[in-house]
Amino acid sequence: MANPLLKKLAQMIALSASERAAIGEVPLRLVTIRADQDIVREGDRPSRCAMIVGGISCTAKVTGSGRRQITAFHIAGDIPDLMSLHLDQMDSDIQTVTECEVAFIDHAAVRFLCERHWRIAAALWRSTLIDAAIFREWTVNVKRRSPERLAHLFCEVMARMEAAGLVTDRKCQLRLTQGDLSEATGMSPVHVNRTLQALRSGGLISFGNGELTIHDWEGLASLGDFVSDYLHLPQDAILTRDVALS
Amino acid sequence: MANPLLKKLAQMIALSASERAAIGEVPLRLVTIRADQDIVREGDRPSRCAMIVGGISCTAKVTGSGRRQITAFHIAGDIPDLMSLHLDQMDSDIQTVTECEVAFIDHAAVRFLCERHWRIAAALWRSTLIDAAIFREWTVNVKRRSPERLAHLFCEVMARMEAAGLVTDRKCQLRLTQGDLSEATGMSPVHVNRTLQALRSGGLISFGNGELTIHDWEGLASLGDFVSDYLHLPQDAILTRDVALS
DNA sequence: CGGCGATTTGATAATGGTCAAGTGCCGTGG
DNA sequence: CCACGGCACTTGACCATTATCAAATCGCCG
Repeated sequence: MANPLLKKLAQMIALSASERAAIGEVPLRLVTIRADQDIVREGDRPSRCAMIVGGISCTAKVTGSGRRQITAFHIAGDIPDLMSLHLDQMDSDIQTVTECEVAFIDHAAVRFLCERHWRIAAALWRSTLIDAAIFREWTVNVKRRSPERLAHLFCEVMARMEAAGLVTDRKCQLRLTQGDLSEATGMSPVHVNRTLQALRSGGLISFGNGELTIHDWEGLASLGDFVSDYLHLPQDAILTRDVALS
Repeated sequence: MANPLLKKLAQMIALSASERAAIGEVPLRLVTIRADQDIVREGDRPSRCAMIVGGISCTAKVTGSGRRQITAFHIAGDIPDLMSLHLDQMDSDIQTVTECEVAFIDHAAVRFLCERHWRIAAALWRSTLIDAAIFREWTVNVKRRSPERLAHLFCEVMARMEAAGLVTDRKCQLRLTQGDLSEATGMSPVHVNRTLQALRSGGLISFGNGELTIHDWEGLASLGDFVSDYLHLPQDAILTRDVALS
């Protein structure tokens, strides 16, 4: 199962032999992209999608006043620009945050797959709906007080990382700067720093050196008012997380 | 063309005769729902979708502290709970804001249609992607200063209303209370009031008695940093708006 | 007329932004 | 080996935006 597309779809639905075969024939182009590069830019009309295989990328917009606003983070298995399959033009930038390994897949191949296999289309559609659910949650989250906001963000990232199998001992690689966090939460960098210190001294988390550790999942989740329903994770992933984290 | 589903899909793609016929056979149930009622609740597992035919509804979440946060408004033609087709469980409430006319469509019928007609599936998928784009924009918008936020919201609503043919003379029905606006923007009701006064006295808008009028589209859009790209409106709708509004 | 919800206004307080300066940690180059 | 430069992080002081509390007004419907 070296094929990342096969891996992702197999996680989402039980694949038949013919579906596996069809997915196996989709040509992928694997590329490594270094940190802080654009994968796709606002206004682009791409003819392919990018699946993140490793590293962290983000969706961002630049406001009229020039400030960058991150609206989502993406980890392994995500296809951050799947929307380009149906929308004429990108309305956001997709950028690497850390160095990323990316698999490019032509739109034509995805369309071919979807037209012939309704269940695959439904699975991909579903994944875009989950993205939308996460955007909704961010809209809610952004209006919270600052410690709550950061706590919620950390819970979300950890839960998704865990579902992707990237967490051991409540710890995961998360090479984000405080500047990145400030662009994602809408807080000033200075205030991110102070809020992080509060979370740390409360014994909730460790964050630094490219790693996030959650010491008190219950406490962090209740502070951030985090309920994982909106991530629509498979039931078994949630169970695993509860065992692993609490 | 009394069939609202046919009308919506015809606006999105050029329909073939067989597609028209298939859509025409989808059973719809038209219902009138009075203001401030739930259409679907968080946690529900609906077996049907709701298309708004008239009135205004919203997507909302209730935070742990009990505050309601509106994440989207819906107007005629929107299917706010289309996500329920693929997600196990609703992660938000869908509620009427004004009295609404709603067409209920069984999931089974939509699936039947999508499985047989890839272009219809793609059109509906596309509409969920536009919803996601709007959520992204709200995430960005929510972090702006208050006059900017309200200006942006008004621009968005007006642009979508215009595309739906609900605007005459830069004016549309918008029976929202200041409380609704505060729940949508995350501002306090008091501050919404003061910000509205600023917009009014700046000659940008009139708002009250269930009507919104934009007197200075250019000014409002530039104040709110509004660029309509993210709405992915059909090109002709944009042209119409520019003529009508500027 | 009474009452209720929506809107308006005023005064006060706090969250969080901004400015400014300083610290610590590398990797580079002399 | 050490000095330098850059970048992320940290800290302190001040101030603007906006929330909160409280009360008054308005309009509408029964």
